[in-house]
Amino acid sequence: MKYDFNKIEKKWQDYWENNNCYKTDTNLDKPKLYVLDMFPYPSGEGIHVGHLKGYVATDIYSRYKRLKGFNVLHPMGWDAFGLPAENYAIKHGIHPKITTKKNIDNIKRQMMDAGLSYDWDREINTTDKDYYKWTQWIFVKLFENGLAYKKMLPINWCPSCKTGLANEEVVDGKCERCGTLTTKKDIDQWVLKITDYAEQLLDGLDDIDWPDKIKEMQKNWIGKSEGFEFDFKIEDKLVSVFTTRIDTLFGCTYLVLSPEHPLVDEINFENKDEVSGYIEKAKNKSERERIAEVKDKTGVELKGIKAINPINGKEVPVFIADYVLSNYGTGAIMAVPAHDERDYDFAKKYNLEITEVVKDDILINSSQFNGLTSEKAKEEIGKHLGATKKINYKLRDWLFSRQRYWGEPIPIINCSKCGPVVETNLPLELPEVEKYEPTGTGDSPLAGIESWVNVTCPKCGGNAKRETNTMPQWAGSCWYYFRYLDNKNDDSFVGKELEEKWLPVDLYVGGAEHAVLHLLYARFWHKFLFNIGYASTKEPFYKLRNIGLVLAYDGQKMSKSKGNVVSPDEVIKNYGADTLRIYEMFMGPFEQAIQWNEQGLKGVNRFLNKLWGIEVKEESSPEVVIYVDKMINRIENELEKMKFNTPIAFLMEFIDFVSRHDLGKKEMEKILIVFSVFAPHFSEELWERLGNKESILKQQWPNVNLVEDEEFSLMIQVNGKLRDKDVFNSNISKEELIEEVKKREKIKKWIDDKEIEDIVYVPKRLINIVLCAE
RNA sequence: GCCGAGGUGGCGGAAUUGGCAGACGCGUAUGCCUUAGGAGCAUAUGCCCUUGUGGUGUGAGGGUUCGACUCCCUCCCUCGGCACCA
Repeated sequence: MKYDFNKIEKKWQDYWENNNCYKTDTNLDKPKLYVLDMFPYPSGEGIHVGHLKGYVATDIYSRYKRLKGFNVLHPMGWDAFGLPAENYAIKHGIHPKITTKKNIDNIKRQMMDAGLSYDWDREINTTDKDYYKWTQWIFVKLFENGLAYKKMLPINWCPSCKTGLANEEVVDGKCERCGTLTTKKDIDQWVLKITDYAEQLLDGLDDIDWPDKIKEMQKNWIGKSEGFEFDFKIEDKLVSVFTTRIDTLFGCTYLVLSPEHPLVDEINFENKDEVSGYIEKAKNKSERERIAEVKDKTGVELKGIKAINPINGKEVPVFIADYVLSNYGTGAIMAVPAHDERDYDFAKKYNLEITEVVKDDILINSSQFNGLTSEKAKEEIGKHLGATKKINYKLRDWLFSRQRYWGEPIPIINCSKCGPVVETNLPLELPEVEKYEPTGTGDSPLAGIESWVNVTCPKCGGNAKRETNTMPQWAGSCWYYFRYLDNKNDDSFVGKELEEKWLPVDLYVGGAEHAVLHLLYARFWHKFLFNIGYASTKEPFYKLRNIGLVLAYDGQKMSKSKGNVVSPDEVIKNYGADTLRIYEMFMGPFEQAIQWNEQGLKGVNRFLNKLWGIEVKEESSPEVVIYVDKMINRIENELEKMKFNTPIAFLMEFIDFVSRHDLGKKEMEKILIVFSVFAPHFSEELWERLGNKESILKQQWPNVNLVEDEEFSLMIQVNGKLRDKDVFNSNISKEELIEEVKKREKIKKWIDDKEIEDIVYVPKRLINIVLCAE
């Protein structure tokens, strides 16, 4: 007996849409719950079953919470600026706006086909001028607060995308998008001072419920280290070094400067040619080569000069080596080969002195500091030298300009007299352009539109030029969760009251790949908006959960190029949306990566058909009444923990149970309300067939009556091994029970004539008779 | 190397947080039904043996406990992230 999912699903999707069933009134006087998916980039391929897995999970959670009486905000939108649409435009000459629109329509249809309960009135699109007006507005605020500045600096450059990239976008020396090896290039760039927020970004992690993995990744990325900064003397010059291990200063046997260190030009040494040769070579090394050479360190000594160790006046040789980075700390280090692996490798290679100064955490060979613990010695030596306490971060400022077309124009006018001046007339619209092709020169295609570029300076009225770089992909997603609250507001990026009522996002679900990209950037912008009074919470996303990948049938990641992508369209066509939804949840814990398996899909479909064909009587048998309430209670506990696989297993067990008992209308209705969060179309239909006029969405999560069981099943162990079990009446006393158990043939046999040492009794669960050891 | 997550049948995974290991699903086997089955239904299904009131079993080894997949120690392996950040 199969159900006609095609017909049913269409029927109810139309019903929900026509009756505005998923509209959220943000002003209702009910507890609020903001459940958010990471919004997708509207790609031409549409979404695959992997994306849908996350959307289904939040959909189930939202539906469950609505039934529990929460006012749930569950919106969706489009992160639509980005390279694929632009590359498509370059190839085919079709404006990204057009392809983007087409892709959005398609994905939106896919989402509706899957029965996702989004409030589409709140839909946003980062490429709408009414949206990016506010992205630009926030940029202006950053600029006005000194957090956006322009600087000529060597940046990561992707020769294929012909644009600069942020540190976070370079993975393994390669462009995060296209995999091309990046190079360095000097370009005048807009940079956001995320480093000013390093400490706040670190602190905030303590207050949010995020996976440890993501928190740790952000911590490592920010990379805080506390230490001291102080000077070594070389001739009449001072060289500042940073160290976290000032306690090992007596073990410093040489000094290393980075190849870019300015001091190299200021001091005289013998082997000038050799040194400049080395520096030149180091400069030309690609990111790749540097990474590959980690094991084999190179360097060159500055012959004829020495540095003086300030703690003991000892003369040590000075090296230039590219294992010391110019953009971290002071670009110079004291090398302690005995206590630093990198220094050790280098010292071994160049045959340098290695002096041990800490043993078992106690200082040795360190003159008056001998005998101190490392911890204490740091303090004492620091004080003795008058060294400055210093905190360094690995985090770098965020490179914010891109030399591409399809992004938010940076609302700045460059005036030769006044410098950068803010464009006040927002939105600054992205103009039409003839050629989308990036120029490769560091200008974006916008630079070619003279009428747009040449303007008068709003300050002095002189000739000025617009900024032609655009913002990166990540800009629009840094604040979109505000906009859903108030997406039609023309006066403000969000209404104050709504913002205060609805933030933070209670549950945020998406992939882990955004750990140090979107999730870090968005926290930065949010904290900035908090600091200038536009946000009322310190963090944007209170609870974060990551979806595990849906791997293809072959165990590999789904990708278009491998041809192993499963589209929800074909699954829905063959099995229906409810089967797809349930299968995606039943696969396993949703935070885990699991392989797609068509057989599993069939199993779920079989289950739905069984439930469809179940016979509903007038009255349930008493054990069914108890069973149903117990099960609903268990399902509720699992949903609270965001476990979606086990509730489905419970429902499958239930089918087996009622095949031996009578299921009445009342219990079936309870089950359907619960089941509607997983399979909304299916449940609406059966709900209606039971004679209900009002949509199942309007119902409440069933109240359950949990009764004490009259009987319980007891495990009987002897010496911790299960030897027997039986069912007893709940009223039985411990003493009676023990007497009863001892009399049992099976147990007597094991006790034999041995002496009983102890009897462990766990009420209503187990009895363990412990015998004396022989 | 460092950080994080994990290791349970042929496979995906359960286990009320220290109390019946393997729920549920897939697969497989046998049977029923069928003109037919890549449909449906029923039963069985961790491994071992001498088939029992048996032994053994959650990556390996040790420990705590009446009792350990669960807690502690040592080690191995897999996946994800970072990687010369002093």
